[in-house]
Amino acid sequence: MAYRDTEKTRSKREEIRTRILQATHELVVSGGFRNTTIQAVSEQAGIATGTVYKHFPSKAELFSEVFRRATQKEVDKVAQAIVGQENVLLRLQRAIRCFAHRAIQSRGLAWALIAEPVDPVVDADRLEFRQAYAALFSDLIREGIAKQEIPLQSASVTSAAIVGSLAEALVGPLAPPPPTLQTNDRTLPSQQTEDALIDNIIRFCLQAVTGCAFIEDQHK
Amino acid sequence: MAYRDTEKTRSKREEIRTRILQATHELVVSGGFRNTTIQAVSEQAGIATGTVYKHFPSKAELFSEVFRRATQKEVDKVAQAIVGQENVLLRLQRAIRCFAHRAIQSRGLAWALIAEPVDPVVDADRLEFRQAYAALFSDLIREGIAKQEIPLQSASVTSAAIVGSLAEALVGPLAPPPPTLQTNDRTLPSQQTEDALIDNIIRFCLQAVTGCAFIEDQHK
DNA sequence: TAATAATGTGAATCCAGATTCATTTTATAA
DNA sequence: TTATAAAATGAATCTGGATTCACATTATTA
Repeated sequence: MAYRDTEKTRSKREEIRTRILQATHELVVSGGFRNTTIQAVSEQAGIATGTVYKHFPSKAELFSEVFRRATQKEVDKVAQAIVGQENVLLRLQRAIRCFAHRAIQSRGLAWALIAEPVDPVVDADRLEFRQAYAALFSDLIREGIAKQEIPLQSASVTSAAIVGSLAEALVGPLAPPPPTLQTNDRTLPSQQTEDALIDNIIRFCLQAVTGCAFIEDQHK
Repeated sequence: MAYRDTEKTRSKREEIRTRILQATHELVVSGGFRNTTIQAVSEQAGIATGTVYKHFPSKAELFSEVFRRATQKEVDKVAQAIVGQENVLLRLQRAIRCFAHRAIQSRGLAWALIAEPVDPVVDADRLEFRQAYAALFSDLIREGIAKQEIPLQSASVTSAAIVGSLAEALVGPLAPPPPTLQTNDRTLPSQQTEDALIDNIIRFCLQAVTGCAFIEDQHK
């Protein structure tokens, strides 16, 4: 008889699946979720529209997976920047710098992950995404409070506020390029260089947390 | 011959137009933009669907006007809270309290104005909305710097960060009730009372701006 | 090679709501 | 009244993109 799953079979299936995810990711990075149609995805991946549905039950599910993958990578990076034996403030600073740097490097992605209007399924993922960051920060803040490195405060409010300031200061000022990728002539607000912007954000957040800010100069 | 614009005519037209705006506003407050269909609007207003289009060129335009009206009211309130001869920090505190209080009072509206995924036309309005707040704050901060009441800093970054923290701390933790208004059992994070939450946010922002925070007790 | 069963294809279908428009109602001026 | 035109009506159309499905390809085992 015929056709049991074999290595070749599985690997090819995986490969197509991956190609769909990659194609979607690329389109999202350059044009956001809104402009990413199944037709465009299949074109980009070099397959037929129907094939997409042999690998993903719906557009929402596909988007959700793309979102979660991209998101997880970002959260991991920040989590990585946070670990260490140094004092809490330094680690907080490193985490914020990491977040900011990456957001600036890849604005299209940052916008899609943080600010772009998306459908409810993906929006639910985004909630988790922000909560993941907030959790990272609030753990760190609790640790800092316990070690008496920072004053007593509501870790949950502080961490939410930090996430909010990062999002707004980094993605808000950006001209949200939703429908057509418009002429991206408007660069950062008032010619701030990336480092200056990041330093400002760090000062804001550290001061908010402690009442004072010593910015370590450890760019990149 | 016949039918030149008269008082009665005009006032009736106005009245219907207003009724459409009100109906839309009510639906948005209770269910967000996404769930607000033209059909629902016309039902709520007690008119036919076609009539809506006699008063507004498209759904997007109608939504845009509703958004801008609601938004302007909020911005005005905050602007009002900001004026005065007192020191800058006190006025900043008052403005933040005003924003926060109103957002908490009317969560549905706050969510629709600040966080709900909306179509591009309305999203453009939202950008202006946030910029209006940011402009309010950044003027105040520049004033404070000039008067040496607060340290030198980037007013634009600080104000964007303030707007971001407010939005995230007030609307983010909220269970975004997008598709169906789900059982809103999850109240504020960890049973914080409104005042406690607001005080936390104010401390965060004032400290971020100055390095210290004296919270005036002038609730409401 | 033949039989079997996934997988790939892409044109045709579906769908939810926005939008239209032929018809009816309401108001105005003579 | 009557002729005229704006406004209201809501069933019928339109639309853009997701989703389906009958058919073609490609692997797999015997």
